[in-house]
Amino acid sequence: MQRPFLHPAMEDVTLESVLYALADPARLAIVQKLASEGCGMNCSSAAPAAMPKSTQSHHFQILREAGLIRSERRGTEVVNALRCVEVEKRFPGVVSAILKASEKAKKR
Amino acid sequence: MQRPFLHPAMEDVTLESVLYALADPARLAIVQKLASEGCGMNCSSAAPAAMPKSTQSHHFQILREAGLIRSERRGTEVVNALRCVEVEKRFPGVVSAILKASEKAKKR
DNA sequence: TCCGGTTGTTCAATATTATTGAACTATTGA
DNA sequence: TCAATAGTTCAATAATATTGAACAACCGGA
Repeated sequence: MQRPFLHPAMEDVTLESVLYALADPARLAIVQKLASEGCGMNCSSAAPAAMPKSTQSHHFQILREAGLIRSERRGTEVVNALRCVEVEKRFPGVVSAILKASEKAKKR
Repeated sequence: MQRPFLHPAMEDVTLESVLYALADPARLAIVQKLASEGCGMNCSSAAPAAMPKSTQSHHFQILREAGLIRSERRGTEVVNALRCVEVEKRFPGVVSAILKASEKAKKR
């Protein structure tokens, strides 16, 4: 049996861990993709193309432990979804402003 | 002669560099302090107590290069100030939301 | 039920970054 | 000119990140 995913309670999530998670370009891109799709996605689809699987796995773990995503095993794959509402309630405006800015930046 | 400080034009500042700069606890604390004072502060005052000078210097450089602060030599010291208005215009809501959240977090 | 394909994890080696002591520069005030 | 103050630079070391390789779990089909 594989280790189950651990999701921190939102009250235990720190601003620092959230910023740390989002400060990495690859992870920001993952979060952006998850936000743009609106629904859950598996790791390979959400991660930037050509990223090694072990690196993907690592980044998703960081995002999970930062409280930004929720991951669930579905057969061979893992479905990841943003914890938008919860995060927004805990740190109002933070992630939404970052996503908005990053969307705008992409279009430049 | 010492190298002059280089401040990026705000249009060249990237969201990633801003997030990277703010993701470090020491740097976030510096930015918080600068924000709370409202006016410029020298490095030693704005940095967390007991931080080695070489480390301070490094962190201020990161903040400067990320476009978050402006530094100016005044005699033997360097006066640092947030580039609030400019940053807010470039990435609306981002830094302000982070500072608000970090203020709240401190009070817990 | 066994096998091959798919998806992701883990571990350990390597590569990249961060931290810091020590030596140094620049400025000021006595 | 000298000592004190404030910060910078550099190089060594410490801490993190990345990734290949081996592995585990699950699925669908023969």
